[in-house]
Amino acid sequence: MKEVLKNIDEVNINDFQRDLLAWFSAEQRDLPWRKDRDPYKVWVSEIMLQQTKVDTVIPYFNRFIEKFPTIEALATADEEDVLKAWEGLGYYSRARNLQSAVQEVKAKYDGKVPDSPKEISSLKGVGPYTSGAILSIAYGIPEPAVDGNVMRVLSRILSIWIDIAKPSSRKVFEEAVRKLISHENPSFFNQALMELGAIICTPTSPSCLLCPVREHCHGFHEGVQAELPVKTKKKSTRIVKMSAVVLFTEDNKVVIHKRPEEGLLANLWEFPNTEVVDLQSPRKQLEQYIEKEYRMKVAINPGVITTIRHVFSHLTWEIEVYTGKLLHTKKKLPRLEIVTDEELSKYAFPVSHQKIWKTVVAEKTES
DNA sequence: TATCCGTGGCG
DNA sequence: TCGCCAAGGAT
Repeated sequence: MKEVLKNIDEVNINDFQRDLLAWFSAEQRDLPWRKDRDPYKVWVSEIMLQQTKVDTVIPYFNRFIEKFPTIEALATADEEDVLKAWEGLGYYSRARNLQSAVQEVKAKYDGKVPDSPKEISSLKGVGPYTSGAILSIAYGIPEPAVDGNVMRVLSRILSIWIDIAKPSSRKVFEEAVRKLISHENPSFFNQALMELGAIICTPTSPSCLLCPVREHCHGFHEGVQAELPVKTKKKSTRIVKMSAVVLFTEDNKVVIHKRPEEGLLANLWEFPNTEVVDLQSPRKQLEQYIEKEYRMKVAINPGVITTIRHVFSHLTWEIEVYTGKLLHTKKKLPRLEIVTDEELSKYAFPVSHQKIWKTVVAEKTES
């Protein structure tokens, strides 16, 4: 720890803070979660921003806050509605953990977001980064908030050559932030490091000539800014072949299924589908799967409508899409619904299944 | 520690 | 087309 941070003692901390904060005060983007310091809104924004770009989050944040303006509103909402508001944003456990944590805040902390590291870190979905972000931004408490931006920026400024892909690296950067952070304005300091990483000190080809803290940057002075940070690559993803079918009833309703409570796309809705094992007759395999699992008699039309690729961070689905008819079903099973196309809009679907529906609708209107 | 967990954009 | 990348957390 001492050796990797050897350059930190050469940084003029007062000047560094001054230059960084002056830049952020002048250049910070006008973002919807920066309009006030409501801890709830800061919290929502930080959860949404996990592994997600600012431009993607903005419309989701605005809609979410409009629909669930307060802790009370989110705590008492239906999970279905929360997931619908999250639809398309990804990492859906974030939404369920957030609502669960908000309910805990309502019950345990009288509806006030706690302001101690220990209490706030114990909330579902709140890890070291989010904890520090909320404490510093909403409460002005000088805690580090180390995300990918901060690790990249500080690895360059301090010329730190450890692998930022390793979980153990984060504590090195937390240690650095604890030494560098402004106690007068920890909120702006943390946000400024992230803003710098997002706008100037970008992953490839950083704009050093525009950088407000270039003068303090060891990586720049050594000419190695483009080689930092050190980040090992992750393994490539595996491909899984899937088949899916949009089943219509006589009166033009469709069959949908709610995914399991845990795992991939948990609690989202989908069209009946299964992994293709029988490469010779995937259609028959899908029919048999549906008859067995859903207790339905179905007739799947021959011929694949389209093939949809759904790329996740750790695997890829290749989905062959069919249409078909629901011939008979005995009784209503849990997590299974037969709905009109209008009612479909109330249910949250993963992006791939939204595409399935759009393609099938386009196909139908043609004929 | 390594893997799981989404999605869209970009070079 | 493809790999990489983004304000991470849970297990």
